[in-house]
Order: sequence, then C-alpha cells, then structure tokens
Amino acid sequence: MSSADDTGEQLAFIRETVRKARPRTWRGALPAEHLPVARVVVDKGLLHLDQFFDYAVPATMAEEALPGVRVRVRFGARVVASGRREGGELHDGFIVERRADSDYKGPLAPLAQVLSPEQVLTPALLRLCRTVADRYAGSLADVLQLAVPPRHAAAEAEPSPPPLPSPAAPEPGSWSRYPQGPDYLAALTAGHAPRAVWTALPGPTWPEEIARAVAATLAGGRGALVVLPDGKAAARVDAALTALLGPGRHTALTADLGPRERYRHWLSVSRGSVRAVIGTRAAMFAPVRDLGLVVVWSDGDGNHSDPRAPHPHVREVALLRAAEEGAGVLLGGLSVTVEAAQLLRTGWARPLAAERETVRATAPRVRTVTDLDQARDAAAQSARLPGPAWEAAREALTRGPVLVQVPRRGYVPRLACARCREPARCRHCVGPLEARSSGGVLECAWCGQSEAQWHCGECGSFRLRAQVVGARRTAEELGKAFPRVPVWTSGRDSVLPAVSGEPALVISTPGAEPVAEGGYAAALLLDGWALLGRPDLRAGEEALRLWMAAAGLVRPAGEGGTVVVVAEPTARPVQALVRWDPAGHAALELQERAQLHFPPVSRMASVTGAPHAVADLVSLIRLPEGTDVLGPVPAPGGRGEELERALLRVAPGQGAALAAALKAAQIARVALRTPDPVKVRIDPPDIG
DNA sequence: AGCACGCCGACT
DNA sequence: GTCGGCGTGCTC
Repeated sequence: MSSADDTGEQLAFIRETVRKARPRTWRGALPAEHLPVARVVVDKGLLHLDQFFDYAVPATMAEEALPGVRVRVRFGARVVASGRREGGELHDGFIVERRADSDYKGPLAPLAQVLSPEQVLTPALLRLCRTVADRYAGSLADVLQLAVPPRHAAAEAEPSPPPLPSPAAPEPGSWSRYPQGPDYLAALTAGHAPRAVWTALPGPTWPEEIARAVAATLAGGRGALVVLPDGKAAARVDAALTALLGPGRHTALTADLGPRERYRHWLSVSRGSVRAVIGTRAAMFAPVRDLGLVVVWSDGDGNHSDPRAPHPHVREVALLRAAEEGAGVLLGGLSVTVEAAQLLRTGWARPLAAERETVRATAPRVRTVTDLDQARDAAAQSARLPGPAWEAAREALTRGPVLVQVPRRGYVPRLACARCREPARCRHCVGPLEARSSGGVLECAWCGQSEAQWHCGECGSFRLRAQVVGARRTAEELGKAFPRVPVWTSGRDSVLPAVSGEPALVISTPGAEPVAEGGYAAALLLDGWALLGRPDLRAGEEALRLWMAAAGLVRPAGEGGTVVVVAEPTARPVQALVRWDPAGHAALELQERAQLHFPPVSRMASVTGAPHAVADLVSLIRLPEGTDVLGPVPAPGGRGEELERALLRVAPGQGAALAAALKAAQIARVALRTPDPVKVRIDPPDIG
C-alpha cells in the first residue's frame, strides 16, 4: 500500500469521524445508508472470544451483507501511532444481524468481503447452535463448523427446484401393529408435537415406518428430519421414502456424497425447496423449515456422538431442537437406551411399543448356550462353536442364510486365566496384558513391556482365555466345516449391504450385519463374554443393542427363525434378549444408575490433562452446589503419558450450571496463561 | 491464542 | 541513559 493511499485514507477517516450520524470506520469507506452495522460471529473457536463483534457495512456491500451470509473480516488488529489501526488476520464469519448502531465505543472495522449472498445461517440455526454450544461448554464457532457445511461455489450457483406440494397423509401400514401407531401419525399430520420412545419390532419394516412418519408430517405442511447411525441405514430409509413419496420430496445428507453434492442437498433444504431430510450425524443440524418431526434411529449407536469438539450427541441435539422448534420426536430402535428410558420415566416422551403378543409373533426364538459346551465336530471346535450353536447352524442352513456375529477385537476385554479366570497381569507393573501384536506375544497395556511366557500367578495354569476368534478365522473354519455353502464376511472396512435368501454363512462384526432377503434362518451370537465383560458402565446395554440388531434380521420364530447366543444365561442382557424386552432392560438399568448417581440421571463431565493442570482447573472452577468431584485418576486409555482425568457429577437439573462453570474455568485458565491444556467433555462416553 | 503495551534490572 | 524481562489486557 502506497503512502499516498494512506494519506487519502486518513483524510477520509477524519471526514467520516466528523459525521456523527454514521458509525466511524478505520479507513473511511463510505458506510451503508441503512443499518450500517453488521454484527458478526467470527469463526474462531476460542472460548474467550465466544461473542459477537460489530463491523461497519461499506455502502458497496449494503445489498449483500444480509443476516446469515458468510463474510470475511479483519480480526485481531493492533492500534499504532495516532490511534490508527492496522492489519489483523482475515477470518471467516457470519453476519447474525444488521443494526443501526453499535454499542462498541471504538471505530468499527469494515467488513472485508461478503463471500456469498446465500443466507446460510438462519435465525433458527443460530439459536440451535448457541443452545448446543452452551449445553456442551463449547464455543458457538465450533458448533457452527459442524452445522454449516463448507461453501461450494458451483453448487451454490445452481438453482434449487421449487418445492413440491404437500403429499396426502399416508395409510398407517405396519404402524397398525402398534396400538398407538395410527394416532401418532395422525398427531403429526394435525400439526402437534408428539414425543415417543419407539421400541421397534424386529424385522425389515422399520425403514418404511420411519418413511410413513415423515410422510405424515409432510402431509400436515411441516418438515421432518431423520438421523441414522450409518450410511447403510440411511440408504434404506432413503429407498423407503422414495417408494412412498416418489423423488423430490426428501433429500439425503451423508458423508459419502462428496462436498459438492452434499452442499447442493444442504442448500435445497436451507432454501426450503425440500422439506424432509435423512442423513447421518451431521444432518442433526439440517436447517429444515418449520420442523414438525425429528427421528433418531438407534440412539445408542456410538456413531451418534460427534467426534469433534464439543462432541454433541444426535439424540441430545434432537431433543433440544424439538423443545426449541416445537417439533415432535421419534426416538426409535430395536433396543432402548437408558436415556430413552429416562424420557419415559419423567413423562417427557410416551412409549410407542407393540403388545407382548405381537412381539412374540415377530421375534425369533432365542436360546442361550455357554461356551463350556464345546462342539464335537473338529472344525466347529477350531471356530470355538459350542455344540448347540453348531447344530442350529447346520439345521438352519437347509432353509436359508445364517448370520454369525463375532465381536471385533477392539471389544475384547482383558485376558484372563482359562482355568481360574484371574486377569492376566504384567509382572513388572501389574497392568493388564493384551494380545495386540500377532504371534502370541502379549503386551502390557500400561508399560508396553512384552510377555512371552505368561502363566497364571494364582493357579499356575499356562492357558489363557484367549481373545475371541476374529471374523476372518471364524469364516475360514466354518468354510471348512460347510464346504458346500458360500461364506460371506462383512466387517468394518468392507461392509456388505445385503445377501440373498439362499443358504450361506454370513460372518459379521457387530454393526456390519447385511440384511438378508426374507430374513436369516438363524443367527449365532458368539463370544458374548467379550461384550458383557467390558469394564464400561454401558457394557450390558451395548451388548443387548448389538445382539438385537443382529437378531432383528432373523425370521420370526413362527417361520423357524432361531438365535443362539453364547453367553452366561443369568446375565441381565441375555435374559432381556431371550424375553425380547429391551424396554424392561433399560428401565432396570435406569433404576440402577439412579441409585449409583450415574448418568443420565445425574449429569457428568470429564476433565482430562496433565495432573497439575487438572487439579488447577478443578480448583478454579466454581462448581454448582452439591457437585461431586471423582478422582482424579490416571486417564483411561492413556499411552504412557501421565494424563489424569477427574469426573464432575451434578444432580439432575444442574447440567447447564456445570457446563457454564466449566466454560468459565477454561476461560480463566487461558487468561492466567496456564500452558498445559485441559480437555473438558460433557457426557463423557466412557465412564468406568 | 497472538500481540501489543507497561513498568523494573544489567548493559553500551 | 537504553534494551528487554514477561505480567496484563484486548481483539469490533
């Protein structure tokens, strides 16, 4: 920039400051005549900058600088001689409001650029993001990054088609199997906001039922949002909606679309051209207009928890939206989470479940077997199949496909002595041993030292209760045992969406089970101890969810559908599976959590970092009355670095106070220049 | 977080 | 007398 320009700008600046009617700007660009101030949220995730900043709207941008548009602004400028300001980095942001004046006393910097006239940050979306940020002790900017997809200019240039008229109200269809089902749909069409915890019947009809709930909402002139845990489930609901409503009335927001398509779909929602959205996690923020219904399918699935700060959970965001936007809620799944059970217990939501008789007619027959009962067949032995499981598979393979669910290695808990079940521990530091590398060498999860010749310190046995047989080896062994039957595998990196109704063995890790045409003849749920034995508060609930997801793909008992679960028959989740009573299981778990003061009855937050930093934050924080501080203890999953974690627990109703106190303490730590960072997480997913 | 300004010790 | 320590405060 030349000095001549500088002089000119200074003169212009002085001229502008003399004129009182308009806000002053640094450089004297002529401000807009009407509403010359833009209130901006600057896209910097720093907690202590979680506030709006006012900028002057240059006259040249007056038409485009509307609320909700993306802008670029200079931020972090410094004052140099004679009170002039210079520099400042360019940052992205959104205009949240146009105003006549500012309460900021200094001169306003001008907006640097309006990036696009598209008003992407609507008032409702802004309100939601603010609520979510507060709920999770995060900054508005962090949440906005999750909620507003990156701009794609080419997608934005395309016009969105005009909205289609509302469809006719759908028939209840298979919702008639639920006593409250038809009423629920009618309430949606009538414009009410019914809230339900839906214990879905096993079988392949749930995508169509979700589609009918969406159609009922559209028929009443309102929009609907469906969030599913993965792309496979989203594709099924997508297909069901297309079958019911034809194309053009709904759109999908999933990661596999790619940035351009995804933004194009998002814009069609934001522009009001499409009123129904199905999608995965990030779709929870989709700016559906006049939202009448939020559906969350399988809310216990870990995919519903966002891995990015501040880690909002789809279910919680859905509940916040329902409250804020007056929408109905449908929290559905084959199993029921403890959080859903609590919504029922407090009366916030009503149960939407079938009669016992209907459940019995729809669910497969479930048998339990312990793994002490090994098969006689050699191949079955190699695959560690108990005798009855082996027999069930052999019989069912004459009638159709058989699903074999094998826990993933990540689920396998600590190793233990095969004879006395004493956990296998490191002889150096007493840490738990893991079979991480192949080749039978064990490693300590704490100190990393390897152990080649373990023997049990209690009984002297050399045999370990080894890790589960993985999906691949199970497939190999079963392939040998059934040479005439095709063997398919479906796992984390190669998920098989569906298989035919022909006899076949389908080996799958939990969550990757393909749908079978006409349903599986049988399912074997192997190594239940691996799911049940995890040192996690939610282990039982999670095991039941994974089992029911697999068992729900099996034909009804009346058509010969059989499930064999290899697990301790007295365990509560096993009994709930046998009785097909997920709601009862969740209610019992809830009772127990209430007694133990665990979430979701109490609200918790975790504070993780270097020991002194954690202690520091805990001492700084002004905790709500009656907060429990648990720990600090060594952080779970710590890799040598001596991180510690404290848990903070508050009584029901104090969650907002806890989040606010944590945020304030984090800000105070930044102000005090404390170097070591502390991670704060509301609703930590893994509490011992 | 950066990045400035501000007020007290050892150097040209 | 000046250079520079990092304590404190601000960012429209």
